[in-house]
Amino acid sequence: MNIGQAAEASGVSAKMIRYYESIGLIARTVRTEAGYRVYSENDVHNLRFIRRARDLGFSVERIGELVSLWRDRSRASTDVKRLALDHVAALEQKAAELQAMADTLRHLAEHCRGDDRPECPIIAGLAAGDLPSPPSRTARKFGGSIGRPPAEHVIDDLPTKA
Amino acid sequence: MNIGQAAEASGVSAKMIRYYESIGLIARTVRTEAGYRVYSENDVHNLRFIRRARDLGFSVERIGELVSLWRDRSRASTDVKRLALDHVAALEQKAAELQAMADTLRHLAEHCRGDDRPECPIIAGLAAGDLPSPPSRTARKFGGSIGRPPAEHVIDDLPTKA
DNA sequence: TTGATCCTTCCAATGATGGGAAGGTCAAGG
DNA sequence: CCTTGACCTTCCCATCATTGGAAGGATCAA
Repeated sequence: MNIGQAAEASGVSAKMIRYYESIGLIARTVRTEAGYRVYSENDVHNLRFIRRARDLGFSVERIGELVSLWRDRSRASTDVKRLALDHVAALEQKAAELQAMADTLRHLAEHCRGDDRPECPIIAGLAAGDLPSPPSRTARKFGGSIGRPPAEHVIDDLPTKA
Repeated sequence: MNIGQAAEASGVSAKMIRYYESIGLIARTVRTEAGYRVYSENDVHNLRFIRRARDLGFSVERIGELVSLWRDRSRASTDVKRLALDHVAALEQKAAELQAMADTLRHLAEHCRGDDRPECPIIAGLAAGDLPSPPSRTARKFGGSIGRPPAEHVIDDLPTKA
C-alpha cells in the first residue's frame, strides 16, 4: 500500500504520516526500490489509533506516551488511567474557561441595543471593564479563525472613556 | 514612558507591544532621539483594551475588526453586537466540543480498573473504539502542553485487537 | 510515448508568544 | 569621567500541528 492509500484508509493525511515518521512517533517503513513508502494493514491500524487519540485532543507528545505504555507489556493500567484522567481534567478546565469567556461576553452583549446608534456597551466594557481573572494561555488560542476578511485597523486614538 | 513601563502598566509584554506595532494593530509611536519608543497614558489604555479582548479569546485579527469599528464614528452597535455574539457562539461550540472529548475519555477511564494489570479499556477503546464525530480542527489544539517529560515512543508493532 | 497521477524531499507559512544575541542608551555612583 | 547595570533597539529562532507548494522522479493507463 502506498502512502496515499494508507492516508485514505487511516484518515491521516500523507503529509502527516511523513511528519509522524520524521518525529519518530511511528517507525520508518519499508520502501520500494524507487523509495516509495509501503504500508501494511497493521500500519493503517496504528495510524487510526493516532488519529483517534488526536481527535480526543491528545497532543502528539501525549500520544507518544500512550504508545510507549502500550508497547510496554508490563505497563500497569494505572498509568494509562492517570494519563487519561489528567487529560480529562485539563479538557474540562479549558472547556470551563471558554464557557466563562462566553458568559462574560454574552453579558456585555445583552446590554447592547444592537441598533444603528454608535453607543455600545460591548466596546465600553472592553475598554473599561473589570474582567475576571485572565484565562490560561492555552485557552486564549481559541480566539479567531472563524471567517470574515481582515479589516484595516490601526489604533491612532481611542476614547479614554467610552 | 518607555516600553517596559507601558508593558508593566498595560499587562502586555514589551515583546507583544512591538509585535502589535509590527502587524499594524497599533500605530507606530513617537521615538526619542535614541530610537526608544515613547508611550502615553492613552497608549496604555489602548493596550489594555487589546489585552482584555485577548483575555476574552478574541484573536488579534478580530481585535483589528473591533478597533476599526471603534474608530469609525458612524459604526452601528449592531455590527459590534454581531461580532460579539458570533464570538460567543464560537466559544460555546468549542467549549462543548472539549467537554464532549472529556466525556468520551472519562467514559473510557471509568471502565479501567486502574490496577497493576495491563488490561486497559482506555487503550482498547482508543485502538478499536467508535469515536463520536471528529471535533473541529481548532478544538484539537488543546491536546497537550501540560507537563511531563517526553518518553521514547516508536510504534513498531501494536496489537490489532487490544 | 505521452500525460496524468502518484511519490519523493525540502522549504515556507500559519498565530501568538517567548527566548536570546549583539549592540546602543541612560542614570547613578565611584 | 568612567563604569556598571538596567534598559532599549533590531533581528533571528523556536514552539505546535498542519497545510501548501516547488522541483523532480516513478508509475500507470491509454
